Order: sequence, then C-alpha cells, then structure tokens
Amino acid sequence: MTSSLHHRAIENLGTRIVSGDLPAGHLMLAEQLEEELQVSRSVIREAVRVLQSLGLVETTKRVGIRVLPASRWNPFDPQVIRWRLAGNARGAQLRSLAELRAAVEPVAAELAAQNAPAPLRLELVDVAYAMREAGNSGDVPRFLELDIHFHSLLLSGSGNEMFANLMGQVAETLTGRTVHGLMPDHPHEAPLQWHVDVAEAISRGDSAAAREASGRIMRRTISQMSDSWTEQPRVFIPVRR
Amino acid sequence: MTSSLHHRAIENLGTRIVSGDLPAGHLMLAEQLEEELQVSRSVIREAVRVLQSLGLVETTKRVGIRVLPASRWNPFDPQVIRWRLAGNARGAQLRSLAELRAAVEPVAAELAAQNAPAPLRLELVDVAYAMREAGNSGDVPRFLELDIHFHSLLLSGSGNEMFANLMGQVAETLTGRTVHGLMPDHPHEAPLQWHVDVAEAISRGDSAAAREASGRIMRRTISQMSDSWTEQPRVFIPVRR
DNA sequence: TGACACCGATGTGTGCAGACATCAAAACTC
DNA sequence: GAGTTTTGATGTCTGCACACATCGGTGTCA
Repeated sequence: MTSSLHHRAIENLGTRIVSGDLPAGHLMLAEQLEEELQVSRSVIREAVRVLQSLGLVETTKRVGIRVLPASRWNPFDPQVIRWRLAGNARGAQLRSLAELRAAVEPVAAELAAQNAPAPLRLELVDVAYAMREAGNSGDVPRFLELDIHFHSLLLSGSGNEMFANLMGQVAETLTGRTVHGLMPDHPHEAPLQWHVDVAEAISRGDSAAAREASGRIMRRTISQMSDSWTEQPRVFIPVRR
Repeated sequence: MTSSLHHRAIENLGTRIVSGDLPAGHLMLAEQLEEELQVSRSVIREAVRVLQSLGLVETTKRVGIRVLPASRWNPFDPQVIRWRLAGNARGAQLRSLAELRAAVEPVAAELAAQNAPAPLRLELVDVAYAMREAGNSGDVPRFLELDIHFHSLLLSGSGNEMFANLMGQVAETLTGRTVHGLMPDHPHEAPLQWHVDVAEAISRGDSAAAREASGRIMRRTISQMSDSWTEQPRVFIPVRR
C-alpha cells in the first residue's frame, strides 16, 4: 500500500518541508490541506500525526500546524534521510552519512571481531575475495553489490542493532557514490586488500587489526569524497539546555 | 499536550510492544484496541499510523495490525530508545548507546577541531575547566550537568547534524550512569585532564590530538561500563537482501 | 486619562460515531 | 487445482460536539 492517500499525503508534505518549500514557522490549517491535497480530514490528520512524530511539524490549538526548523527533525529517520537525499540537501546528507559511517565502521569491525557468529565471519571473507576479483575485472555493478553486502555484514556482525540499522544508509551512500561517477572504473588495489584484511582479522578475532584496517578504508573514502563537499555549508545545531 | 488520548495510546502500545508484552507476530484488531483502551477509532488509527512509521507494526487489510520483530524497529527513534530504556532491554540499550558514542565522539572531536565556530571552542574550554573543578570538589550534580554540556558542545561543534542529534541520547547515558551508581564519588584525575586536552586541542584546531584525547575518554568509559554488560545477550540483525 | 486585570467570543485542533469503499484472504465451485 | 465468489478487515469520508489557546473588549484602579 505504498500509494495510499495517507502515504501520498506524508510524501507530499514531507518532501515540501524538507526541501524548504514550506519553511520553518510556516503555518497551515488542516482544512486548507484537505482542500489542497483533495483528501479528507482523516487522511490529513493521520499524516500530520506521523510528521509530528518525525519532528517536522507541531500542532497547536487555535493556531494550526506549524513547520518546525530543521534542528527539530529526526535526522536518523529513514524517510527524512530519503527526502533530504532527493532534494537540494543531497550533498550535505551524503557527507553526514559518510562521516557517520567513518566513525562507526571501525568500531563495528572491532566488535565483529569479538562477537560475530562463525558463519558470518566466513561469509565476510568470501565476499572480500569476491570483491577483489570483481574489482580487478572491472565488473562495476557486481562490485557495488558486493561492496554493499560486505559492509552490511560488517555492521550486522557487530551485534549492535544501531550499527546494523545503518546498513540501508550505507547502501545509499555507496550507490550514490557509484551513480555519481565518484568511483574509478577499476577500484584501486590497496582498498581491495584492506577489505580482505578486515575480513581476515575479524575471522581470526583480531579486533585491533580489524579496527585498524577498517579505519584505513574509511580515511581513504572520506578523503576521496571530501573534494565534492567543500562547497556544502555546515549546519551547527544549537545546544538545547 | 503530552497526555492527549492519542499520546497515551502510542505510549501504551509502544511500551507493550518494546517490552515484549506484545510479541512479534501478535495480531490485533482496531476494534479490539478501541474496546481495550476505551477510545474512539480515530485515536487508535492515528496511533497505529505513528507506530507504523516507527516500524513497530504493520497493517494488512483483512488481517489486522501485526506486531513486527525488533529487527524492523527504528533503533534511532527517541521514543523507541526511551521505551527500551524504561523496560527490560535497558542494559542492552545502554550498551548500544555507549558503543555508538564511543564510535562517534572521537570523529566529532576531529571535525569540531576543523570546523567549530570560535565562541563554541571558547565555551568548550571553559566547561572543561569547570568540570575539573567540580570533579575535584566532589560536586556530583554539577559535574553531571557540566559533563552533559561538554559532550553536547562537542557533538554540536562537529557541524554534523546526525552527530548533534545524539546529544539527548548521550545525556541519557551519562545520567543513567550516575543515577545507577556507576560513577565514583570523585571522578578520577586522568579523565578530567583528557577533557581539558580535548577542549584545548579543538580550541587550537589540532584535529589529531582532539581525536586521540577523545578516544582515550571513550576507551575508559567503555571499559568501566562493560562489566555490567557481559550478561546482556547480543542481537544480530540479519542482512536484508 | 491611562495601565492593567479580567472575561467572554472565536476559531481550530481533538475526539467521537457511523457510513461506504476497497481489497486481499479464505471459502467455494467447477 | 484453477478460477470465482464471499467475507471481513483496513481505508476513506463526513457531520458533530468538545476543549482550549488567543484575542479583543470591558471594567477597575491609580
């Protein structure tokens, strides 16, 4: 039911708010939204309730439905991330995700070396070898698929459900990087070997080596992507006291 | 409006699902929930829509409202985190948050050293000094307050809105740690100095030193808390393909 | 005359009740 | 077993009553 009226209403309002089309402070009335989207009150009310839980709007009696500033949005919500990736904040969103990934993956590798179940360790090694092959043979789509699979296994193997939940976002950044031509036709030798190093370190339970090798991959990734970020302004969320 | 019927319905169902009282696969009907919570259909529907957006339930025509497994929940949603902290998964949730923090803060410190606005850097140094004083004089409540403020400034100063959003969760872990008597009456000297080191490194833009000092704090924090975690089983979220 | 506290009118979200539409699971027919 | 019909749940729409924050008017006091 991805195109129910409810879903479409959320999508419509969510994209417009995140894109800045409906700026912070903008006031709307439920009745006016019914008219605009040509749906009934119940649809609007249920959609507004969801947007409220995402921190995109707040409702006040006698006032209406007010759009909240970006600092109140839940930046980890998959829908908010999707809307930002689809809009003009795409660059900033990709940078945020890449930095988050850079922070998390080395620790995830360390934890996976300590805790991952045996079958997952074996699969990780297999995938790392397959990545090296696909990379050397220039099979870009297969490489992307394996790359996503590798990092998903790593996050899953950490045994931390918050890390594991980043699988989807990581897939998004890797895909975005490939689609936007930020990847060389032939991935470089060194990063391919580092992936193998991570997998083998996890496989033998060497958490320090896993962390170190993963850190190398992340530093390389960041330095490659940072060129296309420099123009994106950073946003500083004020400290709430 | 924190005690509207809508809010109470979400709270009721959310806590019961997260606590395992309503297990994955459990089926409910809207009509039955109306009866049980003694509210009208619109209240139930709006609450279910919100829970649906959090990944806690799914609705199917002709079937009803089905509780989803924990692997489908959004582990970054503040409400989900709060429900887990309030229930029997408290230990696992605190560990997840601490590991996330351990991963993020060193990178946040690095970014803050590169990007934070000047006033924030100055405030960070002030707070670090005040922390050292409060720590040495054994003023626990003030120390906790300053500790939260310090780490909030650090995350905010990174200029990454996802990092900044973790302020609330970090406050929760620090408070939880203090309330549960996991903190010594007098904080140790070394960590106090490391906080000052982080602040001064950020202040002078030395990102490597900031990351290093922050990493020391995190390693100490993890090793102190890990004693109370060992009994918590880890959950491995399967890779979705 | 001016400042301030009170109070009632107004408008908008919240909650309720009932109807019909839709659609997928389940039962039935061949 | 394949195709069709029935059924029962969510999806959508609508009219109404209520709660309550805001605003403007009224009255009191200095």
